[in-house]
Amino acid sequence: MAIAGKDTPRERYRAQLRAEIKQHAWEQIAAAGAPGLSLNAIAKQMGMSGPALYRYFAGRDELITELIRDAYRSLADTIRATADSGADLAGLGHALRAWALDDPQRYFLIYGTPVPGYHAPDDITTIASEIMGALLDAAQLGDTPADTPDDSRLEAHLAEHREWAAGHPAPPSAVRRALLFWTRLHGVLSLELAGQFTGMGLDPAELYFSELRHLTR
Amino acid sequence: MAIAGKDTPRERYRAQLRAEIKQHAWEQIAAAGAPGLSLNAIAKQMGMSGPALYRYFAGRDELITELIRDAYRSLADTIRATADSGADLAGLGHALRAWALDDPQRYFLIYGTPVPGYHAPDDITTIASEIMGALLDAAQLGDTPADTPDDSRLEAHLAEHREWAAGHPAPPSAVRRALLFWTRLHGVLSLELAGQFTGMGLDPAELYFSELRHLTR
DNA sequence: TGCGTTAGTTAGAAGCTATAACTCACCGCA
DNA sequence: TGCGGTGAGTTATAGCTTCTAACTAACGCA
Repeated sequence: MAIAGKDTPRERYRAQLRAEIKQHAWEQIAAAGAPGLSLNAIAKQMGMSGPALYRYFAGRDELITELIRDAYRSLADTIRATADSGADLAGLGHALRAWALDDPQRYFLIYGTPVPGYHAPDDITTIASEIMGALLDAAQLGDTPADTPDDSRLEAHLAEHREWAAGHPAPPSAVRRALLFWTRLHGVLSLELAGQFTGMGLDPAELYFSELRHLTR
Repeated sequence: MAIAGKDTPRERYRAQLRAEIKQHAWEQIAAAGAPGLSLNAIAKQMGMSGPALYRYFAGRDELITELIRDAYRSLADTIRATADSGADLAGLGHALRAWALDDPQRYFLIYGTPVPGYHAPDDITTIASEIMGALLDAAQLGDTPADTPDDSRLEAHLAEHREWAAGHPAPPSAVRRALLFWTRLHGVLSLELAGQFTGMGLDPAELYFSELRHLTR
């Protein structure tokens, strides 16, 4: 019977083919972005014809959702592994940038333009808060940031609304630092990946590391 | 003959219909994002059938390019008008946020996930540098930012690579302030518009205005 | 009034997602 | 060893998309 078993040869074949489909999907997304993903083209690449893929994914949306989940998972693992290896916030910043540059479209799948109708499943927000947790851990360890002056209004707001931190014991100043880490690095990084700095002649890495220095000094 | 004339009734009708097409296109984009834009659906909405639109736009890409151009134009006009009314950097920050919230998909059309193959025409980068110019003007006027400590490495880099500023006489510190204004506010704003803060319970406006206070204090 | 330009039409090719119906091979089990 | 069920992959089809080609009709200018 093997109700939840995954050891039957069919299950293993199925899992392997699903992975192969996702592999081709990633290549298409890297080449032409998420809207350029075509189930038909993937099937043709794999030597099988069209509707066969619907045995493995309910449709284009489910495939993309799965890819988003994998992207979150990959980022969370990267951040967590970097943190576990003893890195501080600066190290996390470097890891984040390397991860993003490794596959810009994967970054945009997470933090890019959202599709208006789409709602992320619950487990994705779980992974997202796992990332936030790792950031909070690291933001708590460093010494207090010297360059960011007090902002009593923001810190009061953060002290009130911290249910999202899921009981994380970080003080408001660390919460603030983690949020700034997120928003400021995303600001530089997303503009760089979108190519908004090309033609301006300046090096996006300089901007990014300058922000990172401010956050971790 | 009226080689470049625009006063013939046909020309006026043509311009009006082009505007009407773009109007419907904006509604579709606001509802379902750029990938949800369909020439066919627009034609159906306007009571005419499919290929008629190709009299007015060479194709979907040209229509989207035109919309991007209009979005840049709209943002540049908003920024410039706000600056001309005597606003400082803080005022520009408020104007930017209001403009973005007015139509998030229009913001994403400019600063969102890029389509890998797409290359913006020259006049668009001209408008983009016009926006940057207005920012530089405002960044130059305020007093020196107290909260951003010196970053000699970044300022040296900015002093070297300033050909993009098109001969703008702003000193490196103002250039740096304008860049921070852009990247930091975009960081918060794009995450807010993408809905990344929903479910966290905190108010994105507090984050945005906190960053703005740091930039303009 | 007549002629040329242009708007809008239908038809059709090529691509896409997705469903339905069918065939065939494999796997477990008696 | 053979039989039956499960599931993989096929073709056909509907309906959507962009976009081209060919045709008609109307409009405006001389």
